[in-house]
Amino acid sequence: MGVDAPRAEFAFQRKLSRFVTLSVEDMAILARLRDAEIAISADVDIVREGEVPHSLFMLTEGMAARYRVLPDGGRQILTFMLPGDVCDAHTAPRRRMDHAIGTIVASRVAMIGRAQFAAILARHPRLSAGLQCNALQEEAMLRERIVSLGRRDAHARVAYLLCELLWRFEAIGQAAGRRFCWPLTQAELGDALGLTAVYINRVLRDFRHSGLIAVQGGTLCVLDPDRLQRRAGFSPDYLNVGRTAEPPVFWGRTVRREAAACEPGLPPLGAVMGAA
Amino acid sequence: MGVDAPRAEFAFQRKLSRFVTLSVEDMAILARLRDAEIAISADVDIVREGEVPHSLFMLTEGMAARYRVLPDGGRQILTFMLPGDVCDAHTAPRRRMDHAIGTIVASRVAMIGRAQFAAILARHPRLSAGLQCNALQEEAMLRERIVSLGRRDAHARVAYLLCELLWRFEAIGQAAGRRFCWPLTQAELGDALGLTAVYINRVLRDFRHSGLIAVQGGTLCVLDPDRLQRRAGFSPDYLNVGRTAEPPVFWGRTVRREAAACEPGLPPLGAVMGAA
DNA sequence: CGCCAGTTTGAATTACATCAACTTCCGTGG
DNA sequence: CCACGGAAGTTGATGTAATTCAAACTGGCG
Repeated sequence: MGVDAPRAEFAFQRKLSRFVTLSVEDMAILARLRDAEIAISADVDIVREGEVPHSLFMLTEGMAARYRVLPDGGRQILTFMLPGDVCDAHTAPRRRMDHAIGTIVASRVAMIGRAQFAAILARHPRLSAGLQCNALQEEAMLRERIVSLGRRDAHARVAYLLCELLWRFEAIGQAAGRRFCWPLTQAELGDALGLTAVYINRVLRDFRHSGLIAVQGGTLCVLDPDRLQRRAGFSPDYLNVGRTAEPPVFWGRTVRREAAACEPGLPPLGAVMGAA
Repeated sequence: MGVDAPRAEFAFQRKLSRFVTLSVEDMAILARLRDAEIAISADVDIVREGEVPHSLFMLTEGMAARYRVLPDGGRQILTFMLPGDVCDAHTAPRRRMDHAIGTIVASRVAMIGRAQFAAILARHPRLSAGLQCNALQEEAMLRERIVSLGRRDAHARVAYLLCELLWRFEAIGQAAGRRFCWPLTQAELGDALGLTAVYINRVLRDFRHSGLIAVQGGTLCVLDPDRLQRRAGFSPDYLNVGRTAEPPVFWGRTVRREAAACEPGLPPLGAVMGAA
């Protein structure tokens, strides 16, 4: 069960590090979350709609999706979950889920008790601050999705999603060479973008033929990020990312200043996406 | 300036009352928020995109919309703001807005300093809990919008928005007789639902002709809520509404039990929408 | 091998957009 | 009082992006 080799920084740590400066202790606490990790195979629901989740989950490896099934059998994927994403930190306990979360590929999930989670947040303001930033970013992504579905055509929607994924994989250090894990079926893509699988297929073909992307064996490589961004109308600015200049005010409590110190070290945000 | 007559329960109080039981003191605190109220005429931005808001706003009368303008000049309305909605309680301070907020009709807005707001939350756990519930509900509405734009056709989208608005106006006690304030132009509706004004027009005509709704002089009346709901695939369950059975855990702090006591008084949720 | 899930391509269909009148409404001013 | 102007609502004709249906092709796997 335990992790035998001392793992390198894992996704969640990396992600939070973009928002706040984590101490060695913070890092250790996060690392310990992985102790209660379990493996889940592909196409399995982690949480079902209507259920009242009794604990929190964090995806540590693989990919999952939040989705809703409509009366007519159709399905809408709300967001894709990547390693380091927490299932429902923002859902109050004792509340029924209004959507399900299911794996897309075989994944690993760390289970975190609510009490334990609350205790960690209470004692570690930096982590708390980081998580708040993270929640804000997730909400920004929801808004972006609305813009996509409402006002972008099929090509721009796909392009945008690709940009978003690349950007998110970069944030967790899993997009070396603009190449990232690509386990999505075209049907799943369609369900996320409000399009049909066949049309997704044609859009992807166009992108391949025009040299924007290359797909092979479960990985996607973005060949021309600039052109892809332009096609998408993507700007990393819209995804709330930067460190907050001032520590956020929480529900009733201000977090210490140190949590949000500015620090070099990480490359400027969107460095890969932005560069020529 | 000042409110001369002792106002009845106002929108914000009513809304929070659906989530938590407010004490007389809580009510008084909320009422005092209206002291710093200002009037804003129609089609004016309260907050602009890119701006860093220095204080919070609460809409007390009228209607507003969060929106984004795209490079091609198109506009996407993310959500409509009704009386009692708070502008950006969930946006961390010192963070640039990724969307604008503008009035739709002449409105009134109460300005709340961040420090003052934080102080209130810190000292009044019930209000804090209510606001958290409110934030969850807003996020649920964002998800619903995604489902609408992704998987519903034009008729269902419009029907759904009407259901949502009726439901929200009920929650603030402003939908007597299933009749509510309707200042939206068809262009604005289109911008919210990813459709064109002309098509919105045709959909509304269909709804009027089939006896679902009636519009006259700035108010809309839902004649047949059942049929409208069916057309929309709407279920009030999806909008997180019920009181939490247990007090929510906040970022690091648990709120006292009393805040979430169950209380009769308000009609069962969705009573109007659900009844035959 | 044969099977199944996913991908790919084609042709017909449709739900919506676009363009362009024309109307209705309302405020404003002569 | 009616004339005017502008903004929103309404309707028709036409265009198109994306759906739908259908069939062939691919690759992994028992």
